[in-house]
Amino acid sequence: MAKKYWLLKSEPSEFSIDDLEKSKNKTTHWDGVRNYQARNFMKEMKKGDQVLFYHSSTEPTAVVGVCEVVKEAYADHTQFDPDDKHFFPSAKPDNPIWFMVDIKFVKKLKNPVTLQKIKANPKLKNMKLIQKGSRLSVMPVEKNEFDEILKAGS
DNA sequence: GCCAACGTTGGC
DNA sequence: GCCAACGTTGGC
Repeated sequence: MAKKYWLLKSEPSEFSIDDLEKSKNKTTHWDGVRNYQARNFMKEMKKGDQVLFYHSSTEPTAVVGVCEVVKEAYADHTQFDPDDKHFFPSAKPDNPIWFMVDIKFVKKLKNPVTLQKIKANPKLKNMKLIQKGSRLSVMPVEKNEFDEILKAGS
């Protein structure tokens, strides 16, 4: 099975690439996804897949680093926790609705690739990230796009 | 802070 | 199953 490529969005005020690097084993579980399409993509993520880490709602918005899938989709425990803001009452432990994966820090890009630069690069014009109205927090990326981002960020 | 673009919810 | 109302995302 060929390696796949993905992009994960996060607001750095919530969880940044630096937070990931500082996490235990430089690894975290990606909880809180509550969008079905994003969830379905997450379920397709395989161990070893490479992931672009994108900072949203900040200045500047940009791809800031790379991480890697180290654990494939499993039940997101926050859906069962009434005290968690991601609590989802209709989800039951024997029938989870939401899932998460574990990702591990790989590297930070020397130069973050800003949304502005992505939009300006003809080779990246098909990225889901810049398609009109795209709000997905988990999305697939083509290999050539992944390589192009890394090149632009080196 | 604004608001366009979406997704979800719930009455009918 | 339709669709209005509402909530959220995220760039600007």
